[in-house]
Amino acid sequence: MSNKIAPIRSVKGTRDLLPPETGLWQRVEDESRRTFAAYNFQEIRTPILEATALFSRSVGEDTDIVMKEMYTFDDRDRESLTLRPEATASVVRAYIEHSLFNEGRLHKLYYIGPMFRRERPQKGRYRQFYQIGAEVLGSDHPSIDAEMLEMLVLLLERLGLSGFSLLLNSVGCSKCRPQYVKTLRQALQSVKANMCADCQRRADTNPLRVLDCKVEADQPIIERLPHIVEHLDPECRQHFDAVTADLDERGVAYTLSPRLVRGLDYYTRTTFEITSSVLGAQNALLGGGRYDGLSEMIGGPPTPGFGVAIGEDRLVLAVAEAAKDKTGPAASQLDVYIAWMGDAALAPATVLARQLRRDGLRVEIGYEPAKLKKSLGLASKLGARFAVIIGEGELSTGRYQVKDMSAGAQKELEPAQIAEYLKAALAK
RNA sequence: GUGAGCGUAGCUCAGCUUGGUAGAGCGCCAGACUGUGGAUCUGGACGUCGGGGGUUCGAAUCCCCUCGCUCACCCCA
Repeated sequence: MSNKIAPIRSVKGTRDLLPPETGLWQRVEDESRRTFAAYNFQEIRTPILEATALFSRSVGEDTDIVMKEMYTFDDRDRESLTLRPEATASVVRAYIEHSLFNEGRLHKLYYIGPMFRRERPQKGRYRQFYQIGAEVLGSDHPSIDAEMLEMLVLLLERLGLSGFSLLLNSVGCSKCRPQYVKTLRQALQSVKANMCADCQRRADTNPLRVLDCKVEADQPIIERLPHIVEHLDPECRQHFDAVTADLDERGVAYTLSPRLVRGLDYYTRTTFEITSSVLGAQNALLGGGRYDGLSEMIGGPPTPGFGVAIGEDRLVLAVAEAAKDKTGPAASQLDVYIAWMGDAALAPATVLARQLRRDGLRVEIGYEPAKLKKSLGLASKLGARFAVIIGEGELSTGRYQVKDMSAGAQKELEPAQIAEYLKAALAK
């Protein structure tokens, strides 16, 4: 009976972004580009598709991302490809591939684009999600870390956010971190019996993750576990102290978070995260850190690096939340609606529309003949600031009616005067 | 991968407990108002009640299965 076919929907965890919401995304991206430019970052665009090995080597063979979240498939020639789950590895790959390290300076790069991870979707977490990232390659100077954090705080402020906090930690380097993990594992042996089931498991598989546990009853136990910052080797300790001192000088507020552990293997020394209370369970707005060993992991020369990934979906969520209290109505999307009546008016109306558009005005014109009443209704619905009325009377006098939609007043003008008049009126 | 909640008009939702064959608000269309929108009034269109099966004389309502969405766990941006 029913021969109706089921409509095709967007795949799970992906979504369409429609106007007017896309306006918010544009604002977030514009503000990001402007802020990055102020700190002399330039845009890099890398492919969304990469060789699978790029991520398994850099992000880490036994991380959740690589083990169970990547969209990986064999290309027709059997090469294993992956939809990028993050972009830092790609940026470093490009840096190596184009020998940018030969230029004898550091590189400050940013990117904006989609990433893919096959997780169960929830608030602030999607299978196709967007990251805005920035990377500094070619130096391990602590001021790079501090400057980036200063920049990020500026960006969030410019976007009107206030309820966020910067969490800071150091995870040491390839030399001192294993020592610490060993110490931590030993410390856990005696107390893990009193902890939640997850922690008992993590105590053996990934002790660092225990520090991240949110179970209330475990907190006092975690408080007493050794902190990594107390087990850094002298070089890492000195680096971390320099970063915090620099942040203090810049007046950037932060909270030392000995329990901040990041989930990607390539991080060394400084790690950070900015969280926001408006986001729900996925409260990390952005995160990142230093990755001094990453280049070598993927076959490049030793190259220190520091970077951030901002969750654009979450940032948009937070900005929308912050803007809720403000009463400001949405800005008008349209400057002029041209209402014409009668076949004879179509050609002059089209000419006027073209002229106004060339003058940079946002113009809409009805395509089908319509009564004036209907046209003005449409103009109103579209939020047009002005309407131009062209009918029999206007054609005979050669002067068109220009109506201010909010005031209701209208004025008779010759076609040649309209552009100037509207531009002046709209500038107010 | 696991758990919970929810799927009824374009949107937001009521109706379900106590089965009797579908409602509100908003939006949309038209008219009152023959070339002047936003207000008001009047009228109108629009539903496989997510899908399938079962119970029943009768199912949006009860039962089973299934799909989808959402939130949470996990992990991260």
